[in-house]
Amino acid sequence: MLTVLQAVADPVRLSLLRQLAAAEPAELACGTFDLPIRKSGLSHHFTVLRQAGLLLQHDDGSRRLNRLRRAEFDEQFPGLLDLVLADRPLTEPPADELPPVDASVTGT
Amino acid sequence: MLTVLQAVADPVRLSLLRQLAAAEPAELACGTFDLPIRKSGLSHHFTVLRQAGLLLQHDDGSRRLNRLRRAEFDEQFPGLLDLVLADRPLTEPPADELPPVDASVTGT
DNA sequence: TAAGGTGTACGACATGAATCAAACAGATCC
DNA sequence: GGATCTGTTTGATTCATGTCGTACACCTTA
Repeated sequence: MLTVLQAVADPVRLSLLRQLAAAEPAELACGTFDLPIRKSGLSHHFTVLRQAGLLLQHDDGSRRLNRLRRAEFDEQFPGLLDLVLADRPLTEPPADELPPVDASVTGT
Repeated sequence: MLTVLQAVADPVRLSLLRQLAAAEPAELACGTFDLPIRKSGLSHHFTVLRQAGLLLQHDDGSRRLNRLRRAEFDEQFPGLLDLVLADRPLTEPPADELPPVDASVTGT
């Protein structure tokens, strides 16, 4: 649970998941992702996602293909994948201030 | 989005959210949480959650009461709160190995 | 066999995050 | 006013993690 949340709470891995989902049902080789990091870093992120149970890998010749574990994902964490895949505005929460917050009466 | 995921992907904050949800509709003062960290650390976590838009705070005398922003939470990230609040087994993903994984034929 | 391509393993580094301790500010109460 | 309670702020420390570079292993193709 925590593992999954932590796995998902990273911009690179978020992008990986989205590209994987967009390519479904096709499987993507590790080298086919469009990301600004090196191969070794990418490999690390794949390991994290795999250990979190979010994707499966299997070898195809010299390449390694990746596939989302969508079924398990949806079963164990219903709604989370859709959330992750939806590109929501990354900046909505305007609730940064604390002093001016008082809803004891207004109830807002 | 990333902000929210990162805010939620922490054991202490996860616990805070759960305790807040369990106490609803009552509001909890910062000092009423059962957690193995100091006040200053707790204050930090509250700031993170608040900035992520996940809770509201308002002062009540010398105390500061906290309340889940459940409505906004559910609206912007449907399902996520329920996921977070459900105490799932924190260790299910047995997919740590990569070499033995080959589903090209079996389709498992 | 040799060469090229694909991905991993390992070591090193930098950055960010969580934590604590101590000091501080406000509010309440005696 | 003085003491106490509650929570924040600041600085320092520790720790985790994301990144890179290099070297390595495996497969494929010529």
